[in-house]
Amino acid sequence: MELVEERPYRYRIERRGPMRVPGVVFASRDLLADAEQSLEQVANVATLPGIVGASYAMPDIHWGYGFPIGGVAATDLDDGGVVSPGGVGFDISCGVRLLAADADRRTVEPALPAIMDGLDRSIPRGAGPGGVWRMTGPGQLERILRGGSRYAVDEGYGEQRDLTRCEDGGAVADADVEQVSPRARERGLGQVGSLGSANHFLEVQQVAGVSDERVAAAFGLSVGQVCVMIHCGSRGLGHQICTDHVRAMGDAMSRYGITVPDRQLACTPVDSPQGRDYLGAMAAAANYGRANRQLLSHAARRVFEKAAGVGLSLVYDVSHNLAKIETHTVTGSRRRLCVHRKGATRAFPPGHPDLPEDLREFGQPVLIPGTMGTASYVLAGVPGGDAFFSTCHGAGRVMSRHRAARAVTGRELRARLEADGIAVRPKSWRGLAEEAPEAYKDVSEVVAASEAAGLCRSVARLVPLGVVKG
DNA sequence: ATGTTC
Repeated sequence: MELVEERPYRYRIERRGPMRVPGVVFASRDLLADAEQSLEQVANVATLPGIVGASYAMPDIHWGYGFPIGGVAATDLDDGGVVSPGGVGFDISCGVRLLAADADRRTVEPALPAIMDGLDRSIPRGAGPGGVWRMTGPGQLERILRGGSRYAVDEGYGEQRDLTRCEDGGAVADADVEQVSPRARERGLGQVGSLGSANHFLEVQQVAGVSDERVAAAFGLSVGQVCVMIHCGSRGLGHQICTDHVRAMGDAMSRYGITVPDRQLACTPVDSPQGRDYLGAMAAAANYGRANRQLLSHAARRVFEKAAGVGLSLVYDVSHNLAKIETHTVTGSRRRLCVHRKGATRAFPPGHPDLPEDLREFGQPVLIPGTMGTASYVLAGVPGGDAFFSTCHGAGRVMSRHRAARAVTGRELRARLEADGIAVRPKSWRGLAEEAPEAYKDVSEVVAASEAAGLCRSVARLVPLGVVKG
């Protein structure tokens, strides 16, 4: 795949064959070392009906289902633009939430073992069922699917302020519960308030460094401060919704005269029954994901309160796997677009009307979960942000799960992390080994490339004190 | 990511 360097950290894949737009990849040559297959996916996405601007990829691009992970594609609703479940991925509304403690590391440190043991007991995780919330009636799941974090807060699992600091105020309005199949509901029923497995985690962190004092202060972050980061998604429910709707769209696509170079790019117009059905189901999964993170926050708050008398306030909650209907200026005119972000984080610029009032002048907080045992980052949206105001979402794997598990045992890894002063509470040794830091790219390189490409600005760097994993 | 292959 030939890349034309337009400027440092910005490469173009020229239009050819059925591509409707070029590809644009924000990265360094180093980060693209093994990206051949995923660059092919960037080119494939450029063929989608109604795509505007370019098929974009973030510095943490890697191979995904149909779309690359780290892909951003926007389609024009008024020009036959399509929606594709592959542009969101299986873990619909996977995202990150950051809570800031009203205490610094020195204050919290004596209570840290008790906090970690408390989290170990109260954070459900790993594959399969289990969640902090036991459903009390048949209508409760539907209320979660419609109300997201808002419903969890209304039921007493949080505070009103949590909602103003959550993307979309805690709930997407247009969830269509009817489009969530019985099987998806069944899978989701017993998993509300659970981390899941693989790269999902809950970490106790401390702010190790601040690169923008003014913005960090506005976000409520200062050096030494203790934080809790939660990275999880919509579990089996989102996975089942993706499966169901990829199938439905694959069957219907030919009726709209759409052909795609990869069947995993199944799509139909946003303004079609299948497109509307998917977006309605996807919104329900988005709300499930937010409620999931809200309930885990509540569980973490109880542990911190009991073990250390420390409170946690929400900095922000943002998803990196979602398609959203947004209005953007494209070649001078305002257009309604369906913006797919798959392993890419929305990063609204300072002054954007959808940001919480008290953060508006600083840009949207962007939360980047790092690899276990390494750093995580807080970034902010910048003016003129390319790729429809999007940036990276994390590190990205370089080693298969199998290879990682052969390279190190879970017990060895825990010993190594604990020697570095990081407490580890795994549910499975195998799962821990698969998440070894050496199996991932260096997240700091990804963040540096994103900033250098003009997609965001760096605000703070966080390092783990304790890791809770599936 | 995922009751890790309907």
